[in-house]
Amino acid sequence: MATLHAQLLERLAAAVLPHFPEANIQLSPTANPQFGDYQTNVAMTLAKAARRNPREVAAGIVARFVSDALTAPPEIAGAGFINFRLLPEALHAAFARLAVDPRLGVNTPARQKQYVIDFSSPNVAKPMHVGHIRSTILGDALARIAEYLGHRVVRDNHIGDWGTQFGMLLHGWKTVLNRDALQADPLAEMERVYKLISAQTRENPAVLTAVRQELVLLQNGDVTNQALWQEMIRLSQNQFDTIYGRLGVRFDVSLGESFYNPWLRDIVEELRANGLARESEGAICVFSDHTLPEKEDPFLIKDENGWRDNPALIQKSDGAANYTTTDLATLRYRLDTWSPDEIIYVTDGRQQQHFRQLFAIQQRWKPHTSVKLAHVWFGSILGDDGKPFKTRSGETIKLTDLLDEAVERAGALVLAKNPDLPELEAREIGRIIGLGSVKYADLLPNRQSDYVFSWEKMLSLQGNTALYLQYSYVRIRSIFRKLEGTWSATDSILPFTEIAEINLARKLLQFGEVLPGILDDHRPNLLANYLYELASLFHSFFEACPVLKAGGESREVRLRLCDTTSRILKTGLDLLGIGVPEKM
RNA sequence: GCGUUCGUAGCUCAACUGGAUAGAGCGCCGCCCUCCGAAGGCGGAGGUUGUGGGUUCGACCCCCGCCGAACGCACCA
Repeated sequence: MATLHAQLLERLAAAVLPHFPEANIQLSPTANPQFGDYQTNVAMTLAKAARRNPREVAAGIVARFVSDALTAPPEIAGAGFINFRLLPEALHAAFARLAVDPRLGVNTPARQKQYVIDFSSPNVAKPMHVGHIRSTILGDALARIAEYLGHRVVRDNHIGDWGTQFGMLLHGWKTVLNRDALQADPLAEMERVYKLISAQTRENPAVLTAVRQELVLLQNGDVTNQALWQEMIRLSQNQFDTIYGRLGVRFDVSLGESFYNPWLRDIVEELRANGLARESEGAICVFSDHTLPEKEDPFLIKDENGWRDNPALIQKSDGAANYTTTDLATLRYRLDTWSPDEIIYVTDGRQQQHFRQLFAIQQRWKPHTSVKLAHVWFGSILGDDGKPFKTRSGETIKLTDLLDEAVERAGALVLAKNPDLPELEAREIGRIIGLGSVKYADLLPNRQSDYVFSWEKMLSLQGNTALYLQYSYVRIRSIFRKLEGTWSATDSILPFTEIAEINLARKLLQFGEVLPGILDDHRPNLLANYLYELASLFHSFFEACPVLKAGGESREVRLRLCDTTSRILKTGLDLLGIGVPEKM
């Protein structure tokens, strides 16, 4: 079923393209209802290119436009906008179709794509903290949206299970480990050990030597160290799985960095053989090939003497590989295994240069591989005071504690509002809205903004929060509980009588229109915005239009509006990884 | 110093990527439960979008210069 937007766009294209084959036609919902339902600025952009009067161009388009029972004749306004007003009959018919559409107006894609989404990526032996929540929740939401749109998705957790920190951990494990503490909270104890040894290495060169020896032993396959390392991974994975279980996040593969170790040497050799990489100061590096403008070249950097090299290291002077090498091996593995159309990396913004270099190396290495590589980055975490949230200071808030607190606060609130509710039920509702609040607060801001962490904001249950959306859903469910007998929508066409009904219906019809763009731009916050606006329009409708007490066709129309709203709210929240209770 | 990302209401953030009168939440001031859930709704105050230029029918958005912030700038990931 074509959306109203798609139908309108088709008619518009028929009026524009014969005269302007190169036109890039954009049709967007109007911000202000006084201008109708949809608008296009195509006449103005065309007029600019052709040096013609925009209103004349618009007049020509309008004259050729065949509205065909969909809209009133389009109107030209302002500098050359063309505004379209849907005919009530068209809106009624579109809504009647939507009300019985199990896909909620979301079309299956012209071509099904394969995505690989790399997100969360915690480190072994470190507790997950608030910093991990953005990657985890953003990645999960993108994966859910892609799947709902009909694409295939591989969710890949690239776990940090390799690197120099294991020298410290192994030395600490053998010298300062507290077994009881390890049993009680493995990650907390491993973190303590790591910090302790890290401090010791700075003061005592002998410790540094010991740490290096442990690392060499591990890398050379020493049985004892390998076993301890495996144990650290196992203990860490247990706690990761607990958190993912609570968050409702799942992965298709969890391949740690160590998985790619066998290929690292080959990668370096291949890049050297291709002439992509060469030795410099003992390290193996990729330098600029000077095919890009200097400003866009990730392998160049400007200083007071002009442009100089900013190479990507793929092998350190001590012969060891680094993260660029691992990422290249990972990239190759993913391409070979899944042949993805797009790989999405969800990490914080500090890695922008790294990914720019990585993507550029891939482009030079395999120029004929048509994969889209996207670095979906997000801002860093700030404390309440607006200063950077330092992990070293020991003030990191652990993710587990955050979730506990959110669920506890929400549960207390539910009980306060509904003293008669059985405690078990109140706790379950608290779990749903507590976790939902944390996720929603995290998804709502533009992901590139810095993240100001605050309990107040994160756990606020008023205003634009998950709870507001969940409350809309609960209100609707309450109506259907009171409705006697079963009810289901039919596709008969019925009229709207109130402006609140029309506003709500128009918003509902936009669900299928906005979703694909949200995936393309990797911006789940736009879905959060959409759902908030939908809930807001529903609340207005709810105040203005009695449902069960309405008679005849009005009652049927309003039941359909309620039902469709609840389905889109539930589905939309699910795409953000947020659940809905039936009561609260 | 150079690069990246930013600077929007008292605070926290949006703004469909160049479109019409810059919108929400929190906080503040008023109203609305004899009516489907008031965890809600309706209304009000609050803005020279850091600043100075430029580009054009039109700029929070693009270009240039300042001021300020965070992050990054080859052997950590």
